[in-house]
Amino acid sequence: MDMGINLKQLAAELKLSTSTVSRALHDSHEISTETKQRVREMAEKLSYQPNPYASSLRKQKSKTIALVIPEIDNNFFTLAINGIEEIAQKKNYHVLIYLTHEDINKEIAIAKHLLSGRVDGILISVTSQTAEIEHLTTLYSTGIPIVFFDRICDQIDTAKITTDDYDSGFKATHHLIEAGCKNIAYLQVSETLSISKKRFAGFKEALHKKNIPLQTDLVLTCAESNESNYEQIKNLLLSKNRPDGIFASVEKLAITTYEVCNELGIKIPDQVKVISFSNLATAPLLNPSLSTITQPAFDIGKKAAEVIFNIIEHRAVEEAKETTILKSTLISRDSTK
Amino acid sequence: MDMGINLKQLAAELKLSTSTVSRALHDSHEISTETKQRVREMAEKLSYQPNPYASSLRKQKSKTIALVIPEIDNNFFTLAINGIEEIAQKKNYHVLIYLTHEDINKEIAIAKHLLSGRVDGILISVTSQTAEIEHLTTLYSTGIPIVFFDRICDQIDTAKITTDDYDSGFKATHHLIEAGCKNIAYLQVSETLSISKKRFAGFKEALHKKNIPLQTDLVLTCAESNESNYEQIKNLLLSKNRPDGIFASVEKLAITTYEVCNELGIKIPDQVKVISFSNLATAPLLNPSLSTITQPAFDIGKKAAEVIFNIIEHRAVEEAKETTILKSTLISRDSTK
DNA sequence: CTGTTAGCGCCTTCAT
DNA sequence: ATGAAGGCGCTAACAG
Repeated sequence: MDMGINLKQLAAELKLSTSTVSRALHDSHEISTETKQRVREMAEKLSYQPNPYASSLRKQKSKTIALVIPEIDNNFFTLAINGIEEIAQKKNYHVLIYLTHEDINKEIAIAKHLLSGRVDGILISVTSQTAEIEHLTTLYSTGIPIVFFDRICDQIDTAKITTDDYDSGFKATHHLIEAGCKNIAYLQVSETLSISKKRFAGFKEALHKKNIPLQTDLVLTCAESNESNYEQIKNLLLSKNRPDGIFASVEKLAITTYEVCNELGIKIPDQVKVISFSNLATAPLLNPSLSTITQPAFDIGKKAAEVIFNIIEHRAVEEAKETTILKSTLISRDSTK
Repeated sequence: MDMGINLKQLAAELKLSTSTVSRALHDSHEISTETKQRVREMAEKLSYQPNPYASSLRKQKSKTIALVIPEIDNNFFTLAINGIEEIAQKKNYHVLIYLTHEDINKEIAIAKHLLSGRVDGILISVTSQTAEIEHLTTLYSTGIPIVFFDRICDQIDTAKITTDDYDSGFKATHHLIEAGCKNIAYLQVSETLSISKKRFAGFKEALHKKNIPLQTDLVLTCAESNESNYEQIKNLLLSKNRPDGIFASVEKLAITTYEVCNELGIKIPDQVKVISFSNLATAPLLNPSLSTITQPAFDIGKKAAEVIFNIIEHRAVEEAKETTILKSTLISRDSTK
């Protein structure tokens, strides 16, 4: 690590003290313009790069944030990272990425590690298993800035950035009802997740408004492997009470649904209508008969990053203790046909 | 940053010296079992976390690698990150992620920064613009381990992990020829990129073997915006010499091609056959008439990570100065119809 | 088996 | 406007 030149050597080269050089490099006002010039030129010439670890140790800040997400092969997170990275690069911050793979134990291990002060702030979207949140409250209580995005933790009093999940759930369900569905199935990956609860609440409300009873046997919680999800959905479609509409509350379950329909020869949307939450950039390649709720993933990422840097740099904690809700978009492809 | 307890305080609590505590925590053989036990319990109780920056400064190693990629909304990189992260987590390394957005200047800036010694090793896939590579040779000459994956730099003598691009290009072209194509167009994003050159070489060889002349007006280099790519492909499909087969050498151009065909009402594969390099996890959602070359993205990521950690930890430089080539898979969906 | 000491490279008060 | 000195928290060489 670090084969380059250090401050002391640079100072020696210039016949100056390390403090003068350090100040010159930081553009301190108490250094003459000519000295600054000389220092900068030599630094450039020797391609001096300050040791970030020495600097972090001294200043007690690392210019680094942690990004903790459940999965990456999911277009929502991919787009969010793009937004986060854009802001981080602009602000000269570094981004450490941690994947929990929807595993609460990994999340706990990461949270524990983050107690070390490796980062100045944390951007997190919790796992679908996260019910106990002691690891997060502990982390939060150390004073490190945390911003939740998408999959938030309502109990922790910090900034949160989400989609309008209740409204999206309502809109999606309404869309299916308008399309003539009576027997609507609801697919989710968790019962505890913030987004699941809100989307489901919107779903129930939309049914209620139209006096359609909620059928609990049509509500599927698919938390296991892709294989078992596949089986569960297959059983659903083969059951005597086969749904005429399916609300896939996450992208992954929409894909599985499509695969099952493919295998069973069930035509979408002729035999069953499907609406899904999805942020696939490849929308045009999708079967045009799948309607979609698209989240503003990129903007959520950008916003989350902006908020965390604001908290870190301006201690804007209080004003940040609010939830920012960005609107989703419903793309109806049924009507296109 | 770092509100927790430090070594000194922990040592004071235990009435031991910091060195003893440090050694106990590192499971040194010269510490009695009982002391280790005592230390570990107290550390756990006070949830002591060593300051990573102090440790990195002292040990001159950071247990951190940099991952530098051109874009993230591309399934190849998404899957590769998954593989990289899996190995990094297993090895207790941290991953800093940097996106170049296909911008050579960003790549240069990042390379320059990495001179600082922030990371112990670098995993990089270069931009489509990377022709001058001084920034990379400079970086490499400092002695920091670098592993190229997918988009490699042939001129730099270090480990490289790629797909069998020449062979894939050959296979893909052969597939189109077998399907009856005579007028095959080739779409690429760069002429300098390692993968482009190799895929194109395979393309040419496949044509040559069947005595099909290469038509230069059917070779499109789309390096600009999505909009201009769209126009270029549209012009190609409207030209008098309209291709009956299209080789989309990257995922993005396949998607654009599909969009253009959609707009022009050109049926795939009836009017034009398309084969693309793509790693979309949502293959079943794709139009079944698009054939695909799928790369072992996850395995490439894993392998790249394994190699870099091997170099870092065992100075296995020489043996690592080789190119690992993993095989791609051709998924033919034309025949499925 | 345990303690003392000396830095890693940087920033920053304090002195000049 | 510049320099000297101390310490961020940790590890490792050197003592005992």
